[in-house]
Amino acid sequence: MSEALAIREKHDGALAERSSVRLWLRLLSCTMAIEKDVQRRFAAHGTTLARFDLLAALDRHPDGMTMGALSRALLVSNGNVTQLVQKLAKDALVAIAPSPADRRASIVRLTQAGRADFAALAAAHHDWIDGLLAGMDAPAREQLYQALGALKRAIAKGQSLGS
Amino acid sequence: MSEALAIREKHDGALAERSSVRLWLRLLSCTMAIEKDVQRRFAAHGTTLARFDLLAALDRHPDGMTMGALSRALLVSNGNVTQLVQKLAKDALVAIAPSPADRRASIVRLTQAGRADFAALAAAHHDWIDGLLAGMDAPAREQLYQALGALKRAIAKGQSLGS
DNA sequence: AGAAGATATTTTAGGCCTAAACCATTTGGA
DNA sequence: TCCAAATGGTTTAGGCCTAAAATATCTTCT
Repeated sequence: MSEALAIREKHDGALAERSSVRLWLRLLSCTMAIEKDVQRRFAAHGTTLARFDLLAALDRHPDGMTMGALSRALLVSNGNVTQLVQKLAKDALVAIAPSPADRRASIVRLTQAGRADFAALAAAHHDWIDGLLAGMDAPAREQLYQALGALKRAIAKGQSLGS
Repeated sequence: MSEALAIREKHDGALAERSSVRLWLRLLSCTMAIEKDVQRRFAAHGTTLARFDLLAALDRHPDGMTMGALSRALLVSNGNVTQLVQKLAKDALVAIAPSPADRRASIVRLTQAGRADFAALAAAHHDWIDGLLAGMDAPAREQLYQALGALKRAIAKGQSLGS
């Protein structure tokens, strides 16, 4: 409860006049709504989105990844990867091996259990997202996808300029 | 560095086949990119997005808000509001008064300093968002806004069904 | 009035995340 | 060769956030 059913936009009132701010607030509220829902479902399975993301990255790299590669792939800090990997290793979902080439680096791989775990979660995750977006028909989804593509390009342009 | 310039989508490879998942990942990556940028800028001003959101809510309610009202307005947990408000109170940006009507409740208001602080931050925030979205022209922004409206409705429908 | 339930809030334990300081190893010159 | 800079990781301190338990105070029903 108290988890509002309707997706409300923060700052809905006063300051949302400028179109870019209004757009940003709507983007944020939609994303948060979906993300919280997904988080809740992962929690019900005893895991989290961050752990899932890490397993997903490893699943795509059967030869393993270094900590740094994980950090770059997941767009999170190095220290964060250290934390997550250590906990996943404790749960025996990933294995950490020293890199033969570089004694500073270690290579993280999925274990058998990790691979199985991920496969099950990935299937469920698909279904959750499909369910959440079921209210949009395919053309509407495609249109949003394209519009986000434009945003993505705009952001890249804006960021390269810095500020 | 290492903060990728191009906005990459997590899971870009394997599992992003289904259109709804692909859409979700793009939505998430765009939102995160903007949010991290905004967070960084707030940090440079010695504050955070969460604090700003709280001040913004209070700015729109000159008579003050209870903790519970803040929690609902910001879509965050009650305990989180407690934390934020206590820190903002320590910084003298908000004041906490007992509710005359209900001795359980307290009423949080902006102080003069809080109001001034917020006004300055809000102006800066506007400009940051405007800058970030400058790469999109007005029609493109409007189109994305509308497409997100469809998503918003779809989510609301989906959530009311539960799962 | 008195007890049972509903509300408003805080506390606790824990997960995610970051920046900055720090250590170890590798690399690229002078 | 040898050292300075770069690179790979971990640690530390701290901020955000949540769910669940605990408190205190209404409210409501009998």
